[in-house]
Amino acid sequence: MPRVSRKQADLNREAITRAAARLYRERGFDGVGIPEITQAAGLTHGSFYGHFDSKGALAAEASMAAFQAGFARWEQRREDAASAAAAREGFIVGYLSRRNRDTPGDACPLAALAADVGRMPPGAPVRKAFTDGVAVILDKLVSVQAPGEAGAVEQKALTDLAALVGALILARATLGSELSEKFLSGVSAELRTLQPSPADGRKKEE
Amino acid sequence: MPRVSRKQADLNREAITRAAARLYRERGFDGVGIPEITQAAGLTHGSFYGHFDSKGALAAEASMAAFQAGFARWEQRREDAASAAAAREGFIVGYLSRRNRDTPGDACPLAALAADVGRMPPGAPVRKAFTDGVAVILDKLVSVQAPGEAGAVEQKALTDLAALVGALILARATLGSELSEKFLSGVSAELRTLQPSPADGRKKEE
DNA sequence: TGTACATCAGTGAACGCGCGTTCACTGATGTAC
DNA sequence: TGTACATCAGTGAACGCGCGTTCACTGATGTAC
Repeated sequence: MPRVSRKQADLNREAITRAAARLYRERGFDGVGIPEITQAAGLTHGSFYGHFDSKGALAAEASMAAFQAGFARWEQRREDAASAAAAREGFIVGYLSRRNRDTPGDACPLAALAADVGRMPPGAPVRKAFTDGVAVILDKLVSVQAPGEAGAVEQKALTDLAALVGALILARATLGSELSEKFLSGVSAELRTLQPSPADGRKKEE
Repeated sequence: MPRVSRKQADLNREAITRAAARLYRERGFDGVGIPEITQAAGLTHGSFYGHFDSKGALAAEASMAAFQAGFARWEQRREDAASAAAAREGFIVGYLSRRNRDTPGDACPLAALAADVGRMPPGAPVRKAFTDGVAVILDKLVSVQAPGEAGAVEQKALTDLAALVGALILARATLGSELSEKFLSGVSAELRTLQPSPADGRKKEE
């Protein structure tokens, strides 16, 4: 049953990207091969090079897709939040949740893959995707910090991101130990304590 | 030239462990094979299974060796520091240095390999090595926090560790962009600002 | 609208490669006398 | 201390496997008339 409509071919390409975005986050760039990715997309491995130049090109596209999905969820959360501080708090709580820890395939590409990216050669396409993604996330985090001098605000956003990513990675590495829960709840509480939102204050007073 | 003295055999085993500790941190557990590790130790791949049960067993031992080297450096730094706050500050500065970012083979196993460990099956031997290592590092970080209620102090130590590991990982992933330097200097400055050491105060007054 | 044919998305066999692991072999080491 | 021999650390060929990638082929799609 070869040759499929142009529309279906586009859907197939998207299915490969989506399957890769999930499987790479679950197993790492070296932990899953093209046969398995194309199979997860309902195709055979031979169709792969009709859609992508190489495994590296797919890694870059899949990473971008993962970032985009995260941005969309951020925007949704931001719209629903009553204030910047509440948005920051909601993001922290959602990020350091058991759900995020236990379903890496649907969670943050930074926690799942940044360490892999750090080992790639300087020119690897996936590096640009990650650097761009980090820049966008930092912008968003800057926009929800308490007001202050620009440098100080950026510093807090950098620290928020580092602590969130580090905590999720460490919670996954220590899964099965009580430490795992501590990284989620402890870092979540500490980050929120550093910049309490009005909602938080209200809750405490009740 | 087979059969080597018992003493030399022990040295060879140690050389394999040390080469693995460096190469795994540089390339990840999946990024380097037994042929390359044994060759880096001056042996051939065939000698490997005389020393270790499997690649997984080596990963666990190499990880423990990497942690031990880090603990020794910590103790040295702790002894040289005038106070707990100064020790914390020194650790943060050293951890978020360009040297640490650019020589992962000689740096923290958490920044290099915790994401890999997080993907391993629940019973993998390397998981225990990492959980134990994290527990020891947390103890050390707790011991240099400003005094306070036990839960609050642990929370700060967890956040210190998460932010340090996350920042180093993100600095490596964004290498080549200005963001990389920002993760090092921004997170380093922010963590030190949150708990200034007396030495810091003095510097500012000068 | 209907027909003829060129296009090309997907298939599956095949390639070279390096992996983790096994094993028969070698010969210096370490031990028993 | 010297000799004879069993032990065993290291060697290198070999295995089965899955990887990334290529390619001749198939037949439905899309187009030209």
